[in-house]
Amino acid sequence: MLTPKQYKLLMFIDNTIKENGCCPSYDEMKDAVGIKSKSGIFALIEELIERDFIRKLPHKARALEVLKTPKFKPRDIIEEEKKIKLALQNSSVQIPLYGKIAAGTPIEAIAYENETTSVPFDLVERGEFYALRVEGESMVEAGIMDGDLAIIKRANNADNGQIVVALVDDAEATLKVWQKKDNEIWLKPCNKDYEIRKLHPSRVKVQGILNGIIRRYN
Amino acid sequence: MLTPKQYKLLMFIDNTIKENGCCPSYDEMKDAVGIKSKSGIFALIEELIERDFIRKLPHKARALEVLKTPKFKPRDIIEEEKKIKLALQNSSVQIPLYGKIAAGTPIEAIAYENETTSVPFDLVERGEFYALRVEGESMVEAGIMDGDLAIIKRANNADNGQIVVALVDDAEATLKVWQKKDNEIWLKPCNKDYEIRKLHPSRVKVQGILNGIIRRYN
DNA sequence: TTATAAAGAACTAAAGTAGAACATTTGTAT
DNA sequence: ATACAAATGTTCTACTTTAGTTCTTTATAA
Repeated sequence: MLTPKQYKLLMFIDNTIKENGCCPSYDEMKDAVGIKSKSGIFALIEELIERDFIRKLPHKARALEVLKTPKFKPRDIIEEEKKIKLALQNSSVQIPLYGKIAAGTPIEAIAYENETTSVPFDLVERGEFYALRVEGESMVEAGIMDGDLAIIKRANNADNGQIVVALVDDAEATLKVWQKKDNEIWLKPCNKDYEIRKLHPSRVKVQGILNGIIRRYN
Repeated sequence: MLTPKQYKLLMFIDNTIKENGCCPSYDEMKDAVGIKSKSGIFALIEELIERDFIRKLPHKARALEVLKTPKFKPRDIIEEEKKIKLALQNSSVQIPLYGKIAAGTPIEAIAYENETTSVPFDLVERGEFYALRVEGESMVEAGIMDGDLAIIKRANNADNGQIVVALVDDAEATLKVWQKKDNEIWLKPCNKDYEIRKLHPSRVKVQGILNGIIRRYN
């Protein structure tokens, strides 16, 4: 509807009239709006007139009239929206806790376990998430320890280098680094003592991508 | 009626006008809606005009006017709002986020930084907590990586083997394993490349005990 | 492939800036 | 009232920046 300068000028005029009772001159306006020539004010006012925000008596001094100002949202609505924004940034949500990963059971098989866990909201913004308890040492060099809670985003495929929940032979779910090489899928652990598994793509399915880790001490 | 992008754009325009009084530019819109080119905004606006949701003065800057907003919302917007509702219900615990650990600055010195972060309830049940961003590799073998968020419980002393925030010489805060040996305090890193620091008890103060780790991928 | 959508670059129009000159109105002194 | 000065509004030109439009290229999906 209005450009920032137009808006600023309109509000200045409106304010001045309401406060002082009389309309500011072009020179006063140019100082208030922060431009150095009256001609600019003239142009702005022409624009405002064209859009029916003000009216003027031509060639008369200080003869502007504000017809309308842009309508504002009630303050409490703005407050409400700020609250929601904050809540989105800072809240936690419940996501299902399915069970343990690297335990030899596909995730679907344990999906009935109806536990949930709460995680900060910004960890799980878009998409469907679930949590798994990490079991074993195969990812320790990536800072993923036995007992950690892995936050997983449901997905069917992954990019090379991402840490994924991979289901092998529809029987065994495991957390590994995903690497697609020609006609093989490599599931790479992050631990010198474990070996890379190289599998035919038909044997491996992505069930999710690692999105976060939560660990608890005591 | 409207596609999600169209709806999002329409609401953004409506909001901006109501909040700022002036219409956003195409560049501002493209950032808000999340597309990378103004031409996309142009197309969306043409669509919205065709459907009589907005009006524009062609070739004028910031000259859009919202005529109406839709009664029905696209499905994924509804999903989004459900998430918001859920997030509001699950409002979680706010704890202060002080800054970086192992950066050579005592925690009190950076306590004025008024950021907060949210953590799941069960991570911070009893006591006073704060969060620190981990910097450096000195604890990688304990699965604590550079960039992790460390949840710290405020405390003045610790048991052997606990990971603590230790303040050395009132000058340097660091995250290490705490070990009291006779008349010495050992601050043990969890990384072969780092050495154990052995200090006289008068030089070391416990500022908190590590209670949890939160890591985010992407 | 083909069709479609998004991104990007190039182009055009409008908005803003500045200074000066000019016109009109208003106030003041004669 | 008349003349003049001061204040204020208007017009013009030149230029810079910002914004809207159009077109081409690049991804993406069917």
